[in-house]
Amino acid sequence: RVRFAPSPTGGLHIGGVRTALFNYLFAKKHGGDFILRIEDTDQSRFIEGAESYIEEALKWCGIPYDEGPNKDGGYGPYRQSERKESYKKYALVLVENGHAYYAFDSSESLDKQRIAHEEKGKTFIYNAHNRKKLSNSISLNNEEVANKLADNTPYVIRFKTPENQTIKTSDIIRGEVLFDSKVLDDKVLFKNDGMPTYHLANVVDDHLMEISHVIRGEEWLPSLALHQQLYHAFGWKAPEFAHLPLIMKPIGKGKLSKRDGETGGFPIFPLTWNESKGYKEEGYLAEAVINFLALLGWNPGTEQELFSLNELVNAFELERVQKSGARFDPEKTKWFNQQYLQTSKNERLLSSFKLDLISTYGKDSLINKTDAKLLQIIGLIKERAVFGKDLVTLANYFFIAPVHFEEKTVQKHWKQETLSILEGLKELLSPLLDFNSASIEEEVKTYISQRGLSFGAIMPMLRLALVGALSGPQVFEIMEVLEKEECLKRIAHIQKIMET
RNA sequence: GGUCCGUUCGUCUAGGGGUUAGGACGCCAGGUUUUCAUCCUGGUAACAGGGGUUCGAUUCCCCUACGGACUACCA
Repeated sequence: RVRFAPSPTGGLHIGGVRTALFNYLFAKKHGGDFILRIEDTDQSRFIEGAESYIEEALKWCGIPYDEGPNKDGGYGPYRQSERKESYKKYALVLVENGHAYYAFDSSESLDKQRIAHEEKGKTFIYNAHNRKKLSNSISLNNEEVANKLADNTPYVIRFKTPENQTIKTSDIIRGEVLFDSKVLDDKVLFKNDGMPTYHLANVVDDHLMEISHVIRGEEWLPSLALHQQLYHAFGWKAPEFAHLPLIMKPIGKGKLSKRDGETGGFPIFPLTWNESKGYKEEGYLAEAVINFLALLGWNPGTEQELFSLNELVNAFELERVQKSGARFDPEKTKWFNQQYLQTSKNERLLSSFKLDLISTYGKDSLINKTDAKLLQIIGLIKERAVFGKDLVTLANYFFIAPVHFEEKTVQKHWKQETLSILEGLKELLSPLLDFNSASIEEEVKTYISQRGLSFGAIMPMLRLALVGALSGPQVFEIMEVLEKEECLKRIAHIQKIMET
């Protein structure tokens, strides 16, 4: 049993998706369950819509959860705000068994302490060394504590970190990690607003939900010592831990942040979040995003690069997860998308192609364009596309006849005799009844050999007349799609332009 | 500052005491294609530095440098 436990403080970005993915892969590989838990213990940071965003993002990515909000598996509720009542009970258990204590210091007074220490070049930590000088149930006598509690003096509950102890932890990816309890502080477990902190809620819930493996970002590694001790203090068996390397900025220093998408011009969210365009909306295929993400910080040890989700499940091993951070590479994401676009069925691209056509060229652009014809167009241009949305641009000449022709191209290829060659071509094609690429090609070839021409004398200008540029798929294929009447019209048009 | 984690081509990475240090993206060149793109072939480019251990170190150990995370009544 593994869990993905985001807090709904904003859109789930690509780093979070990867954490979810690795949890999912690990669970499925071992026939386990993947649980979504919403960690909303900080009411002040709650963002409307963030939770449903997370659910929709996971859905789009194709990594469904087995248990979560609105999907009870017998361990609910799955929102920490709805489990609020139980946390205090557990905090008090620790107070009673001597592993935690009440602390009455205001955050303002502690801030002052921190600043004062900093000015002297020291670091203030709330630990065994300092706690006797502060206001808490260790420094005060029982009566004073009872009075403060009776007066409703605001308090927090802090973990009583053991003195002078080496805490041995272990991580599946990194092996044994040692911490000296001297440098640890007495973390707040229970806040004065009646909510637990991450540390308490996390440990309690992971235990109650019978989580077997905690797979999370490397930013949690420094907290591992605390968490380990918390399990110990409760007398619970701790799950196994794996801390994933962070995803770093494509350029510059530090970990990937939401800002980098804007400055780097690539999506950072799976789905659009506020102003920030998502992978989905930018035309990426979910399979491509997942494939790319899987290979960021993990590798199968083989030379395979393209993986379906099922193949990832089979190949995945936490032991093969990288230790160091991985720089995010938008270019490689594009390459993956291109790979997946090529293998995806034209039918699957049809509906968005149609919508794009309407918004780009207007409703009328679909007149006379049957689905069969649109699929034919997709088939012709797809191999040039990286994104589904590229199709509209690549297909422009199927919908709009070229009007202008680039001066340079014309100068290079337009010869004196071109005009008459095109005229002959028109005469040749107009009686043609079965206007398909094969028959057109046959006719044109015959025409060329009869008049003793070279391909170069005719093809570039024919292409230019039809496409408006020297690019695109096979000329004869284009002609078939355009149909006879339109082809003749376009040839006539370029003739007219060149005459003047 | 302190604590912890890390360091193989520009990037993602394989490898591991003796290798021509492999692959992918990118970039460059050639070929195929009447054009473009695709595709194919080839090229480019890396073991952070210094000490050990060893017959031999990129691989093991130590130090340094650099990078990263954490250091909240946020997660």
